[in-house]
Amino acid sequence: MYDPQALQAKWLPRWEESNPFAAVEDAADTRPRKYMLDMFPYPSGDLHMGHGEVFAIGDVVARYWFQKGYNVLHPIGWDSFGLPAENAAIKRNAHPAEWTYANIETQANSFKRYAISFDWSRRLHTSDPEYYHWNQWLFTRFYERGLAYRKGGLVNWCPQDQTVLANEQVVAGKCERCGADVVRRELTQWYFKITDYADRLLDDMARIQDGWPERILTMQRNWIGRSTGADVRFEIEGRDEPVTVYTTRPDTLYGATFFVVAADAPLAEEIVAPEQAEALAAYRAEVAKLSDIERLSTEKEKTGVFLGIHAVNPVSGERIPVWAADYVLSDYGHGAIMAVPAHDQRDLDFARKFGLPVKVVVHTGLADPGETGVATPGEGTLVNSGPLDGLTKAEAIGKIIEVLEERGTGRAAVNYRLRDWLLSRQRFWGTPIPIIHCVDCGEVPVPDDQLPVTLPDLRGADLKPKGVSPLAAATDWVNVSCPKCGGPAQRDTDTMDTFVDSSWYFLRYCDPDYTDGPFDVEKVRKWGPIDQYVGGVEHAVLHLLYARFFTKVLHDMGMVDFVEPFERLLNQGQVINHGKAMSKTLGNGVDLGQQIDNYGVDAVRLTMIFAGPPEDDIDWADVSPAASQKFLARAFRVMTEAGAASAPGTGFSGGDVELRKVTHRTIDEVTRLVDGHRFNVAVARMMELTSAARKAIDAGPGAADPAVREAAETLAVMLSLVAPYVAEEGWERLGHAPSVAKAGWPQADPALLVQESVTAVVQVAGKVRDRLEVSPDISEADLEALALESEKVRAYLDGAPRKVIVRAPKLVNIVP
RNA sequence: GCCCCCGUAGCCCAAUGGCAGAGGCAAGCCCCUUAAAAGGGCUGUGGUGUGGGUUCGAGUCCCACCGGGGGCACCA
Repeated sequence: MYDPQALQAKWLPRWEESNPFAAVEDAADTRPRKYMLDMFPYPSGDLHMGHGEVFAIGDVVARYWFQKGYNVLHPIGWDSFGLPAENAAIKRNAHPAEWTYANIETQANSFKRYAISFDWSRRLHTSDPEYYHWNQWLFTRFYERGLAYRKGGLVNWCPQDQTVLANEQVVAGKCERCGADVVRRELTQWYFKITDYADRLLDDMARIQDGWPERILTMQRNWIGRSTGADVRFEIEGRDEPVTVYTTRPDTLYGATFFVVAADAPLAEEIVAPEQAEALAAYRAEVAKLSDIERLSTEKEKTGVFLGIHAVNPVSGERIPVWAADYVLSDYGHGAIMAVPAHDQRDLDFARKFGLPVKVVVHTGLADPGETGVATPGEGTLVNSGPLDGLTKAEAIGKIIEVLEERGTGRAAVNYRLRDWLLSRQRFWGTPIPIIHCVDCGEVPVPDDQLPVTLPDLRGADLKPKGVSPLAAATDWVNVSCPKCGGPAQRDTDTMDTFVDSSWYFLRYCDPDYTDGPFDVEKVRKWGPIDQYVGGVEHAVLHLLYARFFTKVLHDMGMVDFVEPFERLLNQGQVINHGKAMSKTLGNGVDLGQQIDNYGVDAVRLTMIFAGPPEDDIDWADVSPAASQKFLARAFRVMTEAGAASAPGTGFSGGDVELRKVTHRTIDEVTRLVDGHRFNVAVARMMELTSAARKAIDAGPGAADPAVREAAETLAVMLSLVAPYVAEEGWERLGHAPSVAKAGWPQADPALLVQESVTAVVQVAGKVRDRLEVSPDISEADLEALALESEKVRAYLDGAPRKVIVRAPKLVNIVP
């Protein structure tokens, strides 16, 4: 009788005794190493169905590598800083740590029951001072290298969470975490200079092209948004310094009929003519009222205000009016543009709204944009452009850059959509920024020997968001003496974005108790980079971009010898229910613990794996854990009956050849399928092997045949990747000592893979007319001859065929 | 609006350009059983969203369209 709960009760305590999946650091261990990593969980209560899927998938890979004899590092930890803990603490008048660490314990126990092959000795929590110490250490190193800096400017502010956000954390104008509408605020904040690494983040994608899903790379490419063009300097009448604009279409310079400055840029206020100052102020006030969503809407009518002054086209000498508008962004390029309405739709919309001239400078063969209202941004021949006339777009771009450089009024330029990573947060449950502000010395990093700067003991109402960090209220903590001059000074009261924590945690797993630095450089050299990373697609431009950035900086610091942290990435799908994401409001949630109680760990894991390709969503309404349980019971009976009928250790060579062939074909296929991450198909093959063994027991050579034992043992080992409990019990019933997880991956015997005969299909004009049993190594000529002799085939032929295509040994197609 | 991915049986899903069906769910039938459950077995006419094309041969490659999902979307 297959009783999953009894198997769990039996085996879980035994596995817990020995940390069986510990990675081996011993230098004498020469086995090749593999590093398998699942994105670490946030401890928001117990594990849910999504965890159930991602960790089941990752565990197939890890357990497969264990079976193959690799020295495998498969660690687990918790991403345990973050807002939910803080909100829970406010609600319960408690400390965020209480909620956090209680949830971590719950999840850890659930992971153990779920039988994921972690090395439990490497567990880490990012909210431990022993961990965030090194966030601070790394911050200081970044600061020293000019990669962490503070600046004022417009930032994204989430009114719900009462903190600023990085650009990556604003999705369609809403807070990525809570969904509130994000507003813009003028604030001084800390940034990481990720833009310095924009080119490398783009160019190094070539190294991981084959291991990452294409769409993630595309999303990162779009996010970084590299474009090439030129910087062009325009004189502004009445201003000493020229103003530079960035354009991707310098070839259209002669078509610039007006000039636009971002309404919120300081430049607009500076250059506005006195008689237009009031109009500008009114316009700016109006723009400031708009939410990001409204401002970014492409449907929105163009708005703007004339600044009462003119700019001078550096090549044509033409005077063009200067406007301020909100369709020009202050933080991209130089916050100002030359407007070429004929060849840019946005400029054209603006020109038509305000009656500005439209001048065609690229002849594209399309109707005049000034009349149609449709800009012509495509290829063409330059006209009305002095020295550029007659050139193609590409030629003109090259030529005009030459001209601009000669005259000293411009040059080729590259621009990025990527902005620096805003890392400070006005919240409590995170890593304090290790900076002290001194009136005399300015920003002073906390000396390394005074790290970590630990969080003060705040709880409950102290943590209520009030727009500034709760740390500011802890005056005893804030007021310190300056490390440089000893004078009175204050600690920085912001904490770090929790994405800092997750940007390097995979390095610390190599030695989570290391005290001489964030990670043991030597051990990372041995384990890194990660061979397989598994996690959700939601981190495409968040965690995955930041971790790549950190790795490159650490590489430049000489601390890691690779430039990409994750060689292969697998994005699992979501677990949904009845076509929709599970949610409280829909009431369609499925509880992982409940599923396990009902069907057992093995059946739940098997259901996750068998449902479909790992990157596809699983609709829980479409799959059947009960059926999985049934299959496991079937497999269990085969293992039990084989175990009872024969003893381990006897040779298989005398066993039933037909069953042996099935077994070895299964080994061959499952090996390839697991290598290719085709786990659902691999399970189907295991099901077939189970059926073949069942048949052999009931209606073939019987349970005592060595081939039955071979099939059952093979099944136990393969099943251990997905259903560790039943595999372990089956292995024991087959007379082996635990653990099946280390039994070793079976090898297919090539002699048993060859077929004595195969069925060759003979087609006439593409239709199957006969089948021939032939040797698998039949020659093309022999097969063709055989096919042409066939009576069935000849019935469809009159005279000699026009053409015969032979694909020995499987197919002949005769064209009459 | 632009870009990417996916449409195979009632459902989930297989199928190096070569017989459309491996596996599972559901359904139906049979065996076992006093009966039921459990167990064992059997049953696949949808021609691969639609229309073209390439090819001896297309689910697979190309084009267009339809449907679903995702990404980007005033970034000059």
